[in-house]
Amino acid sequence: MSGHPGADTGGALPLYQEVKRLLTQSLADGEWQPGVALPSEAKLGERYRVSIGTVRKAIDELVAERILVRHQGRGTFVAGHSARRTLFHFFHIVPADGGKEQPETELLSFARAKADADSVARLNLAPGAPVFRIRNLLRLRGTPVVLDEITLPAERFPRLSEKVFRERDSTIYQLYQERYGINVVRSAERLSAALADRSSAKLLGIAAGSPLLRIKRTALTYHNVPVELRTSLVNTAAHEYFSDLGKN
Amino acid sequence: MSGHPGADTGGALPLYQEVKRLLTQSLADGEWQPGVALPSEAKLGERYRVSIGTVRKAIDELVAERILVRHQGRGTFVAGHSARRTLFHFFHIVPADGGKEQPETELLSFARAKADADSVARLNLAPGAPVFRIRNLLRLRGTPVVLDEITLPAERFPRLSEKVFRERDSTIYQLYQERYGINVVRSAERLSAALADRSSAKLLGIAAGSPLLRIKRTALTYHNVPVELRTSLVNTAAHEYFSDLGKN
DNA sequence: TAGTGGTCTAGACCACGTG
DNA sequence: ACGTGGTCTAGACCACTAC
Repeated sequence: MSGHPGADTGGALPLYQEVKRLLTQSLADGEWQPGVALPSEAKLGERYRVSIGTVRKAIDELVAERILVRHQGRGTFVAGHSARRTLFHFFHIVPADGGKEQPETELLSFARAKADADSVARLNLAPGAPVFRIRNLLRLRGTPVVLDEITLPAERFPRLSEKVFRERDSTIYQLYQERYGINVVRSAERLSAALADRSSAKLLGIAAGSPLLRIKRTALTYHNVPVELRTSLVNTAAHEYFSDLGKN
Repeated sequence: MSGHPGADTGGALPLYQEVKRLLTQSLADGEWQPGVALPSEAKLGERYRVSIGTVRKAIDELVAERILVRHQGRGTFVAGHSARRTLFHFFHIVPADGGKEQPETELLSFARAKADADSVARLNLAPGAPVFRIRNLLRLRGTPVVLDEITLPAERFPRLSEKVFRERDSTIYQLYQERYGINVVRSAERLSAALADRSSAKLLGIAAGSPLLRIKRTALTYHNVPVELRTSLVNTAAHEYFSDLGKN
């Protein structure tokens, strides 16, 4: 044997996949917090007893999934939730003509409730598990455009209160991250069309019966664990949902 | 100098990016047709005078963009438009409960027209350029669900006729590919909500004023050149738009 | 058996960021 | 000057496919 290229294939999984798994596990365990640098590639190679090339291939995939960010000359960092990141990767509503803008959020209501059947299924909860139900109104350039209803499993958000939620000085995902150590890394969305009921119409400043875009989002953390449900109603009279993502 | 690692950096662009560009150009020029194998990585390395590793890195990106497909032991192939590929990568409507199904297409109308302002802008056409305007009704399990209006630049589809379009025995993107050598490699979509007008409602078998999901798609070929516009109206009473894509 | 892509290693040099 | 990631090369062996 010359190095040990191709050694130990009995494990079935490619080495770099195993390294990726170990890295993801350390991330999920909070060993490296968002915003801080991981050990250098050389160090990681020593730690896992693999060559730098193998570490790089593992990191390549985590970078492609936007879980890590590389900065030449500085290091490799855990992706954190800046306002910018939320805007670019999780907020898909844009003016029909112009470019992206930061929305302003107004808290409408905050309540405890029991999970309904849909929440139970999508959040892997026990029937009747306690959840938080939060409603927000989002404005773009002062105009109300989006009505959000957020469902959170109470178990994962201990001592969350309306006061905490209202007085946060950051985005919602930053709150999850900083206060609960929950890092939302991707989301899955399903869209449909609906008609505005009276109360939604009033909040959005439109006529009841107007067409609305309904977005059902599941937000996921490491290992694709769901941590938040969100149903958005969007007035698309002057805005659109942008299914960007480079790749089809 | 030992090999020529890092040689010739005057060109500013990384070597593998240059190789990627050359590969994409050959694809756009039709040197390799969809479905056929490219030369082996070793051959490509000789052709471009780079190491196999550099070729692999270029191909890696084209594979990530779903432009090429690798098959271990067989070779690297140009992605072609099977019915399956269209279904998985370009058709995003799924039953609210179940999994993906192949839609059946019914041609409603086929006409020549002059490009409107929107088409001119999105297809980079000259004002008043001739286009084809095609309308289709798509059914899922026999139920009409989607109403499509397709706009094609006539220049790129010479001698296209209703007969050709109607008598194709494949998907629409396969027709573009086989008859016109146009390979749609990705699409960009913008979604909004609308109300069904009388004629749409009739075709979809719903009441006028029902909410519909409107999808405006631009289909692109190599080098991000737009080749087709498509506006879809979707009855989302029992179906949803799935914004999949793995990565957020 | 031969050829292809897939994995893994090792090491050189470049470009960038910080002190 | 030093450490980091970025690029590029070279070569070994594995896994799969076709003949």
